[in-house]
Amino acid sequence: MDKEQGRAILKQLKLKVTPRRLEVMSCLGSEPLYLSAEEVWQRIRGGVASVGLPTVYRILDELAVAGVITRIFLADRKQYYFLCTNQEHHHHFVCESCRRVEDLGQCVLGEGALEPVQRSGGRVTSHILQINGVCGACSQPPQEASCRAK
Amino acid sequence: MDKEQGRAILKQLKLKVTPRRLEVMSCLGSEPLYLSAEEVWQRIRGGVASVGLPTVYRILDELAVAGVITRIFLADRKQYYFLCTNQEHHHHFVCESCRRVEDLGQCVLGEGALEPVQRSGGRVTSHILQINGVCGACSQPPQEASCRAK
DNA sequence: CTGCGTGCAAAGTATTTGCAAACCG
DNA sequence: CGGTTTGCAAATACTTTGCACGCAG
Repeated sequence: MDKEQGRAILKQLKLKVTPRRLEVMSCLGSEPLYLSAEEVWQRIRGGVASVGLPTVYRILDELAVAGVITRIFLADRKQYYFLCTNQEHHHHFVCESCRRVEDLGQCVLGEGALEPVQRSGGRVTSHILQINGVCGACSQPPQEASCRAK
Repeated sequence: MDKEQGRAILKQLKLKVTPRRLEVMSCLGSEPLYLSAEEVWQRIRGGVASVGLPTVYRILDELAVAGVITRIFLADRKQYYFLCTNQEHHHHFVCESCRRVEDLGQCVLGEGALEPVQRSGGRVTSHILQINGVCGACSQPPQEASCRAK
């Protein structure tokens, strides 16, 4: 996720291209990890311009609503976000140990699971699908460079 | 969900059978709707014994961790809970209009969607799958008794 | 220029915690 | 009886809001 990609995404969303927005996207896009608002803030506050924590919250929410970033649900009820450049509809595997997020092929829904709803005239507007676990690297005994060690 | 069922569930979880716990389960089990902690509290506080809001929070969390009730994820980032007596593993359709929750057959996962994770040595511990939308009753023009009117 | 974007400080509020008393088994 | 469970009050902490200034288009 470089600045050009970010710029294109913002224009498409009809949002102004500002340094803070580019920084937030760049930060989230630099690693396949989920981050909290505060963590994003910590990582970008020393950058070109100063950034306020409320601004980070505002930007993250905008991008999540727009579907550019994904909300990650954890037990501590803080909000976490993840940016992946995969344009297709898909879902994620979240490592509870190292915070790494992996793509999981295409969405497994729609093969009949929704029949009961549609048959009764219902309408599906969205869905949440998140797989939690421990990734391969974190499962291995820590011999070499493990995911956790990173 | 009557008191006997609740009693059995608590014993199975090795939790003491107390009036508050039975009340919470009975309350959630009386309708196929999701409720917040405060809403549960409002509905049971006038009962046999007085109940404190923190107690309701504690009980709901216990039951959710134990898998007896399901957490419902909404945009307002409050915690909502739903109790369904269906023992088998399955997921839910949540009506954004009337708060009604419907069962959706069996889980659609495991048909290969998790291959990428397992192939690399990862381990899946849990997953979240929630379908949001508008139910059949709420989609209809309000002619007769609609879901919303209830 | 004109309105969206942002920093700062302050507020809001769902949820949690500490501790003593009550209670289940 | 002994360890849970619970009420109450107070605290916690994430997140949001108000407002004036700054900046993108």
